[in-house]
Amino acid sequence: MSSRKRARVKLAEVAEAAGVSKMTASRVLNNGKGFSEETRDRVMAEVHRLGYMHDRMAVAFSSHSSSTFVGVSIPDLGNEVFAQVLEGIERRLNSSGYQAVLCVSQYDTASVDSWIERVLQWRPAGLIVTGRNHSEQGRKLLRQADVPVVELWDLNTSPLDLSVGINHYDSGYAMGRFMVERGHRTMAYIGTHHDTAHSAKSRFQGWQSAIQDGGGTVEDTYVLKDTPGFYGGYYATEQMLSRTADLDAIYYQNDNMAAGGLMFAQSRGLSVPGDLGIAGWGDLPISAILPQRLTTMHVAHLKLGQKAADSILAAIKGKPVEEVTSIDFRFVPGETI
Amino acid sequence: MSSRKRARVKLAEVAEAAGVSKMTASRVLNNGKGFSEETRDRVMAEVHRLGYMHDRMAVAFSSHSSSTFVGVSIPDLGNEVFAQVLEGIERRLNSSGYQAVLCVSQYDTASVDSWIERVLQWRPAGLIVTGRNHSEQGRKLLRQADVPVVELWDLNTSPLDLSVGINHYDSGYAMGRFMVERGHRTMAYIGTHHDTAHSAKSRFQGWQSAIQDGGGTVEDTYVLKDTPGFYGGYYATEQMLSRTADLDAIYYQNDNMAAGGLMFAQSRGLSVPGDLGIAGWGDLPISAILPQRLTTMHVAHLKLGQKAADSILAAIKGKPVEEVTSIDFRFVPGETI
DNA sequence: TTCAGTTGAGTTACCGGTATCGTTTTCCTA
DNA sequence: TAGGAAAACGATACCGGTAACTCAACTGAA
Repeated sequence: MSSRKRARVKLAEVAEAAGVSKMTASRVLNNGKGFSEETRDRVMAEVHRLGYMHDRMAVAFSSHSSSTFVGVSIPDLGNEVFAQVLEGIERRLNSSGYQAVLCVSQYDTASVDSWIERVLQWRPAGLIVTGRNHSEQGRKLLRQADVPVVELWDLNTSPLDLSVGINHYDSGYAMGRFMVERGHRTMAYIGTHHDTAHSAKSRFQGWQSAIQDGGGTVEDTYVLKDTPGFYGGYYATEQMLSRTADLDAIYYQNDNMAAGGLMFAQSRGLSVPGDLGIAGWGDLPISAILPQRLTTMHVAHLKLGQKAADSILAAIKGKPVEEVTSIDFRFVPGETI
Repeated sequence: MSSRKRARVKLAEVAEAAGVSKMTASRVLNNGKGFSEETRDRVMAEVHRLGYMHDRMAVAFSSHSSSTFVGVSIPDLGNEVFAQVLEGIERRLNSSGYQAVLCVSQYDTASVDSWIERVLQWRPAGLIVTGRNHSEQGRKLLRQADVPVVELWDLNTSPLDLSVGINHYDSGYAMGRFMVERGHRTMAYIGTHHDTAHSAKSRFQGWQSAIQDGGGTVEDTYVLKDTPGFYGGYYATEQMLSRTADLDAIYYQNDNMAAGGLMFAQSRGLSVPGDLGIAGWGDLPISAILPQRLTTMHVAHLKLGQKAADSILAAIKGKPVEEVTSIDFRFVPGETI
């Protein structure tokens, strides 16, 4: 590492070099009014010559304004659903001149809390947090902070501030009804940590209600303590089929788990949906290459992220915002139910 | 939104309430020395009672120190490889009290440049950028900034500052040699935008050299303008097999594309590796559920991210750091070559 | 010619902490 | 008990910009 230590060029130096006051230089940089063409050119010339860099820290401090940071907390990047949502958020924020400050919480509430506390100390312009079940501590911090907050992912009809999400219960219910309509009766569910993945649990509950309403039964559930991925689906299916006989169909937390189930079924020569029906959620990329088109629920993850960013940006700029933005899902019939 | 507008409690108020000077209160908050037990308790009591929040913006400004932000630029979150790397980075940074400020560049150099410029204005503690081929503008900014920089992903033996990465060329060469050794001769490559995905190109070049050194030929390459995913691999394989006859084996940019190829082969009743050999890269989660174990190269993506974070943290704290950290890959023989 | 309005630019105070140095008090030892 | 070191705390200046105000010069209409 070289030890370049020349101090940052400051506005006062630029101003002096250009033969004007700091204030005039500041006005030029902020594209305000109150200076002549000629002065502007002189100042800008010095800005470039000296390599002046605007010190946003000083600005935020001096003008008592907030930063251009937006805190974004998501539970897990190994889950591609959230990776997509994050990408949607980041694109929008970035193109509006804001920066995403990331927290990957691993579904750990305490770690979200401490992150919220730390990030608030930096006067963020806004916060986007995944989930709606905050700790008491987190809720208090969010309320205290005079900052727009978007609760993402789970639709919350009485949000802390703003909410952008999906009605997971309804999407689960819709899938459950379809499965019953197609003649399945003895069902099971495969997913991951219910205690923290609140949205997946909502889907499960909606699905379960639909099964019961339709006269079916939920014979078994398998809940892994892991990220909802391919191998988890494969493994849990194996376990489940060996312990519970005569299952008609399995509902998975997402398409990746369902793909695992489908590949397991294939490896055992089970016909789908004849011997076993399989339903996923999310319409994830994997479903495009499976031997059969997966029965699933399409969700525009990228769009969801973008909508969340739109909401927070509007709130930051003081524009009117819908408190609650519901993102649609679309049923994909597929061939596995 | 409620219009709670009570001003933030400031240190001076806490100090007054506790009957001490600002300075003493500051000392207490920073766990320094120079105050009694009793004073500490009085101050802390007021901190909690008034809900004081430390204004890091003012601190960074006043003490002329940098922030706790580390800029992290990655090309694409749809590519789960980078999602994993990012998660590794974030975990380490977060547990050390630093925050990741994200940029998803979509492989667009200009957008990285403008992000670098903006994020530098916030006095970041360090920067982690993916890739080693920066624009002239970007290089200049990075050099000018008196901030540690890690170039991630592509190993760079003469880095701008620090480098943490993989020797992609070697990993491609190793795979190429294996393919030749197993008797494949007529080969093809499937990947995505070569112009910008520098690392994938390095793998391709290493692989190509190995093929040529071993007496094989590279008959065809198919380069998609898309993120390297399942369907891209499926589609490109279909296209390639219809335009180029008698291929022995295909080398894919990563496992997800290879999985697409494998599923296509299965759908056409081709035997693998008898009719067509398939090799991937990355040992991604999908390979765990495929009908055959994929021949691939294992890379510890999470660890790579963590190492990058470790390097930048050491540099931030002025500790000695290896300029270049090479992350190993491990060959996975699999059953598809 | 006069005077109000506009334009270009400078002056001053301040944002909320911390570094630095100075002062007082406490405590220990000769 | 004096004296000096250490501990506890306070006063002041400053970090690098901008808000708000002031002021001079110029413009144009009465």
